[in-house]
Amino acid sequence: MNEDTVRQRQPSMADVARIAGVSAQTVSRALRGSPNVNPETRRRVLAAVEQAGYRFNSAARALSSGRSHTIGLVLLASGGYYSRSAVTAGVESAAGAAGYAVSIATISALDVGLMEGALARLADQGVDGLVIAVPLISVTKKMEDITGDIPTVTLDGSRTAGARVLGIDQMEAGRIATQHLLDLGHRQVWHVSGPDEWIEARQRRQGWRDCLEAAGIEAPPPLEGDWSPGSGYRQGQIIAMIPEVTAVFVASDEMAFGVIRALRERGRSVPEDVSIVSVDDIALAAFCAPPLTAVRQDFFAYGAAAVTLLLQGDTEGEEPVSTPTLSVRSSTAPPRPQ
Amino acid sequence: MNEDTVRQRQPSMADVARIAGVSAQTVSRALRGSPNVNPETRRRVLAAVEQAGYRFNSAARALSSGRSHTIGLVLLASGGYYSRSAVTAGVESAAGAAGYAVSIATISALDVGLMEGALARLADQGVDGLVIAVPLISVTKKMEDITGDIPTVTLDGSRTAGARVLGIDQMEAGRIATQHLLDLGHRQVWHVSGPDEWIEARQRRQGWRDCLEAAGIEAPPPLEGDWSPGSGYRQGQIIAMIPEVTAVFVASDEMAFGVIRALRERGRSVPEDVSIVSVDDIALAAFCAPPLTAVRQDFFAYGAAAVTLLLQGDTEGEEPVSTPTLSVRSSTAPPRPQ
DNA sequence: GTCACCCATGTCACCGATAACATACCCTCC
DNA sequence: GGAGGGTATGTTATCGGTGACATGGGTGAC
Repeated sequence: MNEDTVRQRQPSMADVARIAGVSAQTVSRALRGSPNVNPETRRRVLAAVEQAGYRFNSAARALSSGRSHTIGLVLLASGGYYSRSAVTAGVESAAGAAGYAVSIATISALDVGLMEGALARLADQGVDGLVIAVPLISVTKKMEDITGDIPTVTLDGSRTAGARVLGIDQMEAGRIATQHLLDLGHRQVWHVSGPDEWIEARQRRQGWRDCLEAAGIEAPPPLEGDWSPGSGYRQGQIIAMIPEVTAVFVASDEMAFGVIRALRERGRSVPEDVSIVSVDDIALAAFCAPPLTAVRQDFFAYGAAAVTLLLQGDTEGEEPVSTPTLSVRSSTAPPRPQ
Repeated sequence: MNEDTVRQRQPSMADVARIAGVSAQTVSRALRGSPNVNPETRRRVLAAVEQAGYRFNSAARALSSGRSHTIGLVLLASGGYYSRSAVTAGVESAAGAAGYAVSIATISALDVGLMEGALARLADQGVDGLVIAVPLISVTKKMEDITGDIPTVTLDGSRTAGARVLGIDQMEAGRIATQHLLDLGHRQVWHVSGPDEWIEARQRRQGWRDCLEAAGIEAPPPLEGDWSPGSGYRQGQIIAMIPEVTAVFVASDEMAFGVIRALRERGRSVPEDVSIVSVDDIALAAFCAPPLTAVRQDFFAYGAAAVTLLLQGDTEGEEPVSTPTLSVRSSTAPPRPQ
């Protein structure tokens, strides 16, 4: 076995250059689509790439150019499977289209230390940008050091130094849901919110409150869940004990099913006794009993828009990416005539 | 503004070395935990790192060492939100613990071209290992070229050249579910499977078939869905027309809710007329009506195990990571006395 | 005709960590 | 006391692209 056979090294641009009879720099320009390359030369280079079985070395590019062409995505491991998956897919899709890779860092809970660790891990990888898809409770200096250095887009309304915030209008979702119930004739709308640490939850709650206020109704005290069906169930048990409740806006589908279950166990039927609207519109919403009326948001589009915002960098007009829409099903109805 | 102020360059190991009064190589050794470093020297180095605000440059390490300390994860964008999220979290957690980053590539459908693209993208990033969490329908030469070069673990039973396969026992899940129905006294068990391209789906179906065969029962023709609740609904409409059906094993929770909905619309109640078992045990399973009896699998553990297998490399004893367990709820009951 | 400029391409240093090798020192054992 | 071996550290070349600058031929304007 001679050394030619042993040779494990992957072909480099220099090898391609030799085959094509040009310099390595020209290969680099040809591959990056520089305008100043003779079409004929480009053709020869591409043929040589094919022939050599050349594969691009992104570490070398990152080292010499200082840009890794990688975007870091921070996710929360628990809760909101649906939206998380959709955001991830949207980010990856838009990033891939722009020639960027996506590196993820998952945190298991909303903890400052975990968040710092996740950001540090991504920063160590030299990501060119950050998409933060979890709410930042409190922002520490360490976190700001990182988001100050690296362009950052936050996906749920919280802010750090230097971070842009993508305008997802969660308030609008709350407004639409609440207005639907008012339109049906309900005189009061209760609310089961997400955890207070989530900006998302706060915004939906604010939308609900604004909508009631606009109608001249004083909002009842909101009940707080943690996005899980179990927490919805527990809040539902409380709601079931309050006879005057005829309509509830629940901040997520999963919690809504918990609420419905608790109501039914206590003999309150949905939607005859109590109407329920929620937010998310997961695939199951239409198939569980009763089919859920829910506000749908395009999380894939949010993920993609975050990347676009990150890569453009200059667009200041942060218009809403997509507007929430209501899927009306069978969990809402006019209140019983009194 | 003099050049000292302007200086944007991040501190490098050489800077740290200067501060600590050692060579860059010693800094490298100290940071990587080489045993041959004087504890006092290490302390000085760490202090210097702190003082300089040094951040590791992984591109440089990747270039010089040839290893990127990154694992590529291939995911399917559609279907199975829950298991996908859990696998991702498991992979990221185990990888992070071992000092590896995770880079994702999502494909929007089970398409050979998309799969090749995803693998190529990850290969271009120079990942040290691949975790493939989607079933490989057919394996092309291009795909084998990549998985031949890069250590690969496949998470659902399909195989490529050089790829290890993590032993998730999907057949066992099918067996447990079916056996539960037989134990309740059902004489026949029907099956709504996942798409045939998914090894996962095939294995669950095989487990179902084996279990029936062991009981001396001839399996009825399986109905095929696509994991979505809607497809379960359509198959459920067919099942509802077959009076003799008393028990159905559905390959996923989401499809199961579709089946249940269809049955109820046709006047067949669950579990009185028809018992339903499924696989996944998502959080909602316990809160929809009826609470679903389902086989639970620890996808987080699978994801973590895939990484361990990838990084160890030598462990040949591929024992099952965790065994599926049955969560018995209210969608199953003994058949009506005839 | 010549100056200016554009275009296609080449040359070379450099990014920052690490592998490979070299060195200096200390210890132990025959 | 010299050979042998281990430990802590330094020196140098290298990984593979790319930025900055250089080069040389072609074109248009005055």
